[in-house]
Amino acid sequence: MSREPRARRQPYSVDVVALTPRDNELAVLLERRGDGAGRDKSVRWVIPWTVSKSGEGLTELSQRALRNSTGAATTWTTQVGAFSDGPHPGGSELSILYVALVPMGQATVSSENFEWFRLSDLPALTERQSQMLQVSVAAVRDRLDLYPVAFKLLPATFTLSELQHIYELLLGRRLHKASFRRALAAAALVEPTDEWRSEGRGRPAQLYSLGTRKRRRGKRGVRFDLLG
Amino acid sequence: MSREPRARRQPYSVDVVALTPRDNELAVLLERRGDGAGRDKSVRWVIPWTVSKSGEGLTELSQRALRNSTGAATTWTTQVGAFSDGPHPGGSELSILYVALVPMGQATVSSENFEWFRLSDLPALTERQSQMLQVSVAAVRDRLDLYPVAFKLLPATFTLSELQHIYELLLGRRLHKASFRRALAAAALVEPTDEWRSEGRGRPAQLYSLGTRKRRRGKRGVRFDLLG
DNA sequence: TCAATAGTGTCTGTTAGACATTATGGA
DNA sequence: TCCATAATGTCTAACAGACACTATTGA
Repeated sequence: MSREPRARRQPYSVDVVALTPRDNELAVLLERRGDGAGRDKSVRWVIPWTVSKSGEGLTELSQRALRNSTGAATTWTTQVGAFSDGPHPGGSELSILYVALVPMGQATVSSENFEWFRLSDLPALTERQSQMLQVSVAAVRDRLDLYPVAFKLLPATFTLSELQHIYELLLGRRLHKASFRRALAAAALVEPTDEWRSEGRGRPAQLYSLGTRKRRRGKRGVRFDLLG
Repeated sequence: MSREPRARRQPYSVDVVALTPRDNELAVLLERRGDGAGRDKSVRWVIPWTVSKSGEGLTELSQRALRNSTGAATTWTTQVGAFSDGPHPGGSELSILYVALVPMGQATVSSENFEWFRLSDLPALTERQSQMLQVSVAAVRDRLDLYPVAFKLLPATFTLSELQHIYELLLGRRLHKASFRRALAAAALVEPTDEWRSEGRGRPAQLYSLGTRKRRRGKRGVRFDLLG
């Protein structure tokens, strides 16, 4: 990399879409654009990113981007893909995109340059950034049944109603309470703790944690839940 | 595939894992390593790749890599991700990985430098290449219920038994014939043609094609088919 | 007490898997 | 004819969704 001339154009950047539950939907962490350098003055918010400095790996880069934007502790991240369409605020050709899931209630910001936006209330974004955000959310959604991503949006212990709300939020539809719990029990996914939480009126809810038991993929029939 | 001089470190390459069904399992297209320039002389096969020339997009790059390796017509490709661990045969820091699915019976090679290998009978690969291959296969497998990837491994018309074999190959387990067909019918995924095919003994099978009807995602309950 | 939420038991229609049966060709 | 494969009907156990009900707290 250092053999290349000091180009105006970075070869690639690592961009991080951080998501957290907020007001019954997802919220994304955006960075205020410092100057008016961009051609499109109306775009004032961008997806946080970093560029490689000295042989850092992609994972380290994504972690650094996260540390710079949320002050929060390490959160779960996974790579989404590489994007090249449209301009990037940092001038990079390629955006290597990571999505990070921040547990409910831990969505902080490191400075005033960062802010969380609900997906239904987004500021204007460039084409590439908008596409990256959309693909990030889809990636999380589509892995919902395969990977325990819903749990990454919750603290270590949670109530089953909270867990169901996360699933409903990600799936975009209501779920049946009894069925949801039966499926959870069948998969031995969660383990009860001996704590309860009382919130406002109503019976207190028992707190659960993600189970530690080895689960194996059920030998269930094939479903053709194709999109489109 | 005209390569940059080896001394120059490419910022990134586009690598393509082409997969096709072969002998009841998947096979991958590899390129013979031309010279003995690598440190590890035992590695003689690599995943085909290209490097950017003049502002080509990622998709175009992957298509070019494919055209260079299989002489075949355009096949279905999708991006898998970006990899940076370990050395790359072309010296690139980053590998942007695409997976291409080549229909059964169309797995040709463009020259003697390329060869198809069954996954159970692979030659030695570098760490990054081995990882990329593994992730590619997993990506196809994991999207099986969401995207019609199985059909990309078949010609335009096929028998239901062939389709089931592809699913079994990808899932790594046997499926129930009647259930498989019921699920297909329920999803209105395939449409019968008026052709039949007789192969060896036994009753001839009707040929089907992928249906054109709009399918929407069923409002089915949540499954927790978590891995590991 | 009422209101609100947690958690569970029961019923029913649907579906996955097992099994059996028919259909249709080749050896 | 026997054999192999396609295609389909029937039965049953499991499960998803609906509904009702109990449980437990705060107002």
